Amino acid sequence: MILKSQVEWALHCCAILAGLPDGRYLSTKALAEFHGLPKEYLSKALQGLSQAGLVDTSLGPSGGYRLAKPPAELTFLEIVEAVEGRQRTFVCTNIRANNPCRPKDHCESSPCAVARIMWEADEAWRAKLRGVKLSDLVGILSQEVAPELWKSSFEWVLERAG
Amino acid sequence: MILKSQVEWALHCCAILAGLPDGRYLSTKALAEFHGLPKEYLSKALQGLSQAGLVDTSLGPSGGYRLAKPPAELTFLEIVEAVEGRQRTFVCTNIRANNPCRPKDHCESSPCAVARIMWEADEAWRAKLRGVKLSDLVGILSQEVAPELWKSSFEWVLERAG
DNA sequence: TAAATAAGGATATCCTTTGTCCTTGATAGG
DNA sequence: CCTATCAAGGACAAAGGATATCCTTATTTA
Repeated sequence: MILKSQVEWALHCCAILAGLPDGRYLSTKALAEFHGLPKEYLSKALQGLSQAGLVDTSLGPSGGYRLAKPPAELTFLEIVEAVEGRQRTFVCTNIRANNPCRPKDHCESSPCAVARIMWEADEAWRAKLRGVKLSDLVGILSQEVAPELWKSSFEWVLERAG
Repeated sequence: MILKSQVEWALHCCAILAGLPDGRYLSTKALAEFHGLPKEYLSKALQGLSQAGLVDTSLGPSGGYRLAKPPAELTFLEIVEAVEGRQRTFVCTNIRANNPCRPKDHCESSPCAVARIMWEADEAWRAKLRGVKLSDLVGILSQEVAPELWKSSFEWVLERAG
């Protein structure tokens, strides 16, 4: 059970978009080049963000993506779910229904207890991601990334932002 | 990102084994029949439990599986990890290293901030599963399952336990 | 008008999951 | 001792998802 690599890509791309000046866009091409990723496939991840309404897009030369809301209002969970989907990690196939002792007309009162417990763990995972904002990530990165690299990366992006 | 169906199978099988009288074993065949599962493939899941030391096995006629320790000392996490593995759900491919602005000799101080956050969510998921014992599940089931079904299932198992 | 862009459909490849089949070695019961 | 049964595990196949790549279309900016 491993998350798509697109999740990693989307998070890093959002971190870059968070540093973009108001009103400017960054293209798939630039984001792919910056992260060393296949442009066409990264595009699918960005389309996921777009469909979820997390980013705005602009067509034509100087077009691309920008965040649809401030980084402080964008959670990790939103980004992860936009790319990975919202399905639970545990799927209950209700195998208790195959119990040979069970009467044919037997009707279940509630979801399987096993599933309920596994879904609580899923929810703990989601709650953790819901509590982290994109701005939190930017704050950490601004502390950890070497100042020269931080500055040169910012300039690299600005040169390509339409 | 979906857990293997074997995880569901293993949890249900452990719940059955928890009700087995001391010193008795239940075979793959019986567990597969009880849950309506493919015997050969369920066997792989049970082998995972065995390799993890969660169950004891016995060969020959009247052989099979039994729990290696009391249900109160067996956590959901142990069972899930025995089948699913212990790999984190988020794999960091360190794409920050592809930043074209980065000096060739640049050395990272710590794991990527994105990965650290995602791994904290993983840990929240694990912590939740670590807090649930197999005995908790048995307690819930004993309350929820209709008494007649509970009883007939218990007898069904006893008839086949070696 | 031309170049660049997002969106998205079609297709190919690889890997994991799911499932089946078979062999091997051990063991209980007759 | 013999035989049926069992766990363990290797080999293999089918199905589905992840990971790309390529192409077309509509839009927009320069």
